Amino acid sequence: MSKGGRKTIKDVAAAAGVSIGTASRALNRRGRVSETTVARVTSAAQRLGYQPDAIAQSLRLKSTMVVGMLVTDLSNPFFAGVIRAAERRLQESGYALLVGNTDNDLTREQQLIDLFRRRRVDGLILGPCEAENTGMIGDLEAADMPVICYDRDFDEGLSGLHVAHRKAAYDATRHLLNLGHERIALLSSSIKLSPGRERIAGYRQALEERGLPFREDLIRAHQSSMEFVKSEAYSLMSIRPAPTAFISLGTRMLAGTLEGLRDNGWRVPEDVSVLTVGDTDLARLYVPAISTVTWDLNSVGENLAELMLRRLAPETGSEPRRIMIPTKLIDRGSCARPGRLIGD
Amino acid sequence: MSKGGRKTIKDVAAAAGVSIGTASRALNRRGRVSETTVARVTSAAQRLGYQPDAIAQSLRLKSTMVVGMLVTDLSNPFFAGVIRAAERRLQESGYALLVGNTDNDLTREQQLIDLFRRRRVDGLILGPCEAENTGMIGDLEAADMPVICYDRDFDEGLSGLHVAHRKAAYDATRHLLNLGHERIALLSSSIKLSPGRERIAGYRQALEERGLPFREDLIRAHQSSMEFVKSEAYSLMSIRPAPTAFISLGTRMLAGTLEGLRDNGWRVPEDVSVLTVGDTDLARLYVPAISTVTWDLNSVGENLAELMLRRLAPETGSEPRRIMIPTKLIDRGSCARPGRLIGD
DNA sequence: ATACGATGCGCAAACGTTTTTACATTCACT
DNA sequence: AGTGAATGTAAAAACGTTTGCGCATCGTAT
Repeated sequence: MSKGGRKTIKDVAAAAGVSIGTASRALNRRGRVSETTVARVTSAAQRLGYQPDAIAQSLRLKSTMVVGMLVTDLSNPFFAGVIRAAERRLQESGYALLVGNTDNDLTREQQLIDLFRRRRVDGLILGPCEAENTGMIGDLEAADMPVICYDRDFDEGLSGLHVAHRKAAYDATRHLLNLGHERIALLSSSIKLSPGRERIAGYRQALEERGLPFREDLIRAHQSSMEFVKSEAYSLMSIRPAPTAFISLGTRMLAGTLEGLRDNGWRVPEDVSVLTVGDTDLARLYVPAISTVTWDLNSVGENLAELMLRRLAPETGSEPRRIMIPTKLIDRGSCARPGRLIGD
Repeated sequence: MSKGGRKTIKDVAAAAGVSIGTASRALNRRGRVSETTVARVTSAAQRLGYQPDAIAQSLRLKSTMVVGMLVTDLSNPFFAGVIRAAERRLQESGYALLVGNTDNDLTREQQLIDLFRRRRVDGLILGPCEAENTGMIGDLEAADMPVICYDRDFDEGLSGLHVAHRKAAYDATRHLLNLGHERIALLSSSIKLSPGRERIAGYRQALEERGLPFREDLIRAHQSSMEFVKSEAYSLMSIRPAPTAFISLGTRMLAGTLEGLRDNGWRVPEDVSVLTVGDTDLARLYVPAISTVTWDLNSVGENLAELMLRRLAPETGSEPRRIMIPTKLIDRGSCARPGRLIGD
């Protein structure tokens, strides 16, 4: 036995009375080995508790069986759910998932990508990040690093997945328009990220179909708004004539929005209708329950994993694929016809 | 240049006109190298965009600079926050964090541990898991795998971290006792996990200090209760005389508890007081806002990382340490003196 | 009996590093 | 000028695998 207590294939070979190469072939049932030696070797391996060293295998086989994934914030429940599902699916196929947080910072993203390349991950799943650089992705693919994009712009010829944020925002806006709202405030995630851009596009489209003006002053979609939702909500509330509905389209934005409304004494839905994104506990149990447009995080994770696995096993046909995850609107008590006018 | 586009140290050495070994020493500023060759080599490396291969380094150096972490569910916000903080701290020291989900299943936990060992992680952070087996942890340490435990039983001589769940439950219970409650229902995470056991112990201690009986029928702490909180709440509500307060001590239990209460028309806090764990959006914004006992996830993650780093750098003194993370009670509108009696 | 394909196995190279050892050169000092 | 130490470099071993190649051995067919 080698020192350190860890058994190597050398120990197994010695115990089985064969050469290292034969032991390897026996364990992997590869090449020409007799059944009797296979039995001897596997039993020796069993007895010694031998586990092949993944590092050495990676070096030799040029494959680490690890895929990396970059998100802005692992503790964001939207990402956490996706990661969980993706990890499960990948693990079924023998891959591990290494996650990195970019904090929505471009430099950090690049650092992590470099780090992951050094670590020789077999593939990379890239979540949204500010100022997305589609060229960089092309470079990665050119350097033989499979990339799957998630809610992020990417060029033709690559595979990726988008949640239908545009349709979601479109549906949400239309829903409120149908109830008779005409001044609809929009709190959205940053315009620097694909989901933010898509949401605003959907919102705009719904308005324009009704011949209503697209008013910049009714929109808040800065980088910073994540932390300052409440004050953004305040500033929207001070517009006159006041908006009669709020669409709150960011992960942790609903809480700030509701706080802002409550602090000013606006009642939901009598004074203002509210619509949000994601079916959180807060949305379900708030009084009134908040209407929301939502989608299946599990499906996102599984599809991302599936896309990656397809890219990693080229024989399954590797023409690039784009997947669009549908959203659905759940209507609850927080949306109603516009009521009394506020502040006039 | 080697084929495949990836530059190796061989390429750098060739470009700098030195041997491989010298190139290595120059890049790592290790051993005897002249300043002029250091300059030549580093500039060549720069020019070629050389990045050392972490896999080859790991094989040679017997260190992967990866630490593994096992939790029951990555998408549980309590864990996600901890993971995020731990990852950040570890990354500062050059380590990556590989996370695995046990789904609170013992077999899966063992599989993942084996997997991580094959992958040669440098250390392992173990979160709670059912039927914790402290012997297994000793075996790992004996096989030279540093282990840090988190909210999980472990033997003397090891390092680990606990959140003060017992104190938290004790404080919560006392708070309600002080308001005059005598029948306090407890919904807790499973008794198979350390946090669940601790919580029940704290609850019991507070009762006994007041000379009140510890009634099993007021407690729900099964494995299954996570998914069926609502029906568990129903069954607690049917006890006569009815409990006048609910302590809901599980990650995603507050929503189910509130739903159950609301469905039966029990008002908070007029008919029943509610106290929960974790400062979630739901707790803060529910009407009334829910009192809660909470702690700092960031601190948990950072301390876990710190403990691990200390174990990994033995020179810093490696006597085992136990860290206890304090909790604090935030009182809000959901707790009041017991009111009218229900169901009598 | 000779030739020949098939079969099982050992040997050695390779993956990309780091580190040890040994050798050659320079420099200072007697 | 000759010895010693100090210095810089090249060569080679090692980490634990997988795999191509060659060499026996054996059975079968000519």
